[in-house]
Amino acid sequence: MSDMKSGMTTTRERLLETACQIVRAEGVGRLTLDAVARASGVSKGGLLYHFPSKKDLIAGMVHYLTERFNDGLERELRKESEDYPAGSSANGRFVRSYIRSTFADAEQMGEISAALLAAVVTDPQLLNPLRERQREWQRRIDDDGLAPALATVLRLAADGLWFADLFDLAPPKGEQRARVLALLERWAGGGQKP
Amino acid sequence: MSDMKSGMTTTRERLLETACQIVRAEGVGRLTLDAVARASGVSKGGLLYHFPSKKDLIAGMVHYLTERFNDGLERELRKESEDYPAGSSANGRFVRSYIRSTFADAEQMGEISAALLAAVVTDPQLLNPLRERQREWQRRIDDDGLAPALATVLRLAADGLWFADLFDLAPPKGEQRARVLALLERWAGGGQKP
DNA sequence: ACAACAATACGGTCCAGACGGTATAGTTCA
DNA sequence: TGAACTATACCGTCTGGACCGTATTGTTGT
Repeated sequence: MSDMKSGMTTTRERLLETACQIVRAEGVGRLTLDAVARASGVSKGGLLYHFPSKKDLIAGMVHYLTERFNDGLERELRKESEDYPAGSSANGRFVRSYIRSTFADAEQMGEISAALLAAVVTDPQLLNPLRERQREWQRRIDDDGLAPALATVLRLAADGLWFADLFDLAPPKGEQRARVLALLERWAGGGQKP
Repeated sequence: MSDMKSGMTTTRERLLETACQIVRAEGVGRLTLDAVARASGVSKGGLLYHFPSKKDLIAGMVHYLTERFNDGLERELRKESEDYPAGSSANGRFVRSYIRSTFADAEQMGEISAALLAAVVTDPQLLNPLRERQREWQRRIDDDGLAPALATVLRLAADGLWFADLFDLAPPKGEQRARVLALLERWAGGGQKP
C-alpha cells in the first residue's frame, strides 16, 4: 500500500502533520481545509492537489499515524527479542511492547488521537484502517502466551491510559504513572497470577 | 445538588436525551440545533429557550450524564455495603463499583460517550465538569485500601473497555468480556498487600 | 373577585458567515 | 514537457443564533 519513496519530508507529510497540530492545538472543530493549507504554507489548491477532499485528508491522517504506531510497535518488539535472545521464556513479549509503545511516546499518541477525533467527527468509517490494525494487535495479544483474560486486561489498561490522556480525564502523572507502567510490565513479564 | 422540581420528564431532559441519540445514531457531525429540535418535537425557538446556545446544550449533556453515572456508582456502592454488612474486609469496594458501573450499562456508557464527543468537538473546556468528577473518583480509588498502582490499573482497564466500545476498537465481546470483568473483580476483591 | 401584569414555554422566520468544493489561469523546477 | 504547485475567485449549502410572536399559567394589587 505504501507508495512513498522514503526519506525527506514531503509536502504531503507536512500537510498531514499540520492537520494533527491544528486538531491538538485548536480542537477538531477548527480543522478546515483553509486552516490546514494556511498553516502548512501551501495554497488551498496545493492541498487539494494532494487530498481531493477533506475525507481524503483525514483518511490520510488515520493511515499515516496508524502505520507509524505500528512501526514503533515492531521496533519495540525487536528490542525485546534482543533481550531474550533464544526463544525461551518470551511469553508476553507482544503485550509488553504494546504497553511500552503506548506509555513511551506521549507525543505520538497525541497525534493518533487527533486523527482519531477528526475521523469520528467527519465519518466514523474513516477509522476502519485503525480498527483493522487493532483487531490484528488483539489477535497477537491473545496469542502471546499469557492467560487470555490477563493479556486483554493489560491491553485495556494501556488503552485506558491513552484514553485518559486524550481527554485529560485524571491521567496518572509522574510517579504514579511510572508505578502503573512498572506493574503492567511485571504482569506481562512472568505469566503467573498475583 | 439537584435543584429540579422532581418527577416527570421535562422538555429539557427530553432535549438532552434526544441530543445523545442523534450523536449515537448519526455521529457528532450531525448534532445541530435544528436536528435536536426536530427530533424532540420542539421548535428551534423552544430549544433555544432551554439552552441559549449550542454550548449550553452540550454543557447540559455533560452535566446531566456525568451526574447520572455518578448516581449509578453510588447505588452500586450501597449494594456493596449491604453485601459486606460490617466494615470488615471492604477493601476495593469503590473500585469494584466503578468497574461494575462501567461494564454493566453499555447503554449509559454510550450516552456519556456521546456527550464526551460532542464536548470535545465543540469546546474541550466543556469537559471540565466530567474531569472534576473523574479526579474525585480517582481520589477515592487511591483511597480504597488497595495497592495504589493496582487500583489505578483496574480503573484504567475499565476506562480502556469504555474506550474500545466508544470507537469500536476491537472491544472484547461475550465470553471474553465476561472473563475480563471477572478477573478485574477478583483483583479488586481481595485487597491484600504483602 | 378581577384587572394588570409577569414569567414560562414554546412556534416561526430570517440572515450573516463559514465551509467544502470547483474552476481557472499562471508558475517553477526536474 | 509534465508534475507540483500558487493565487484567486466563486458557488451552494448549512448552521448558529438573533428576533419576534403567542399561548398558558401564575401572581399581585386593589
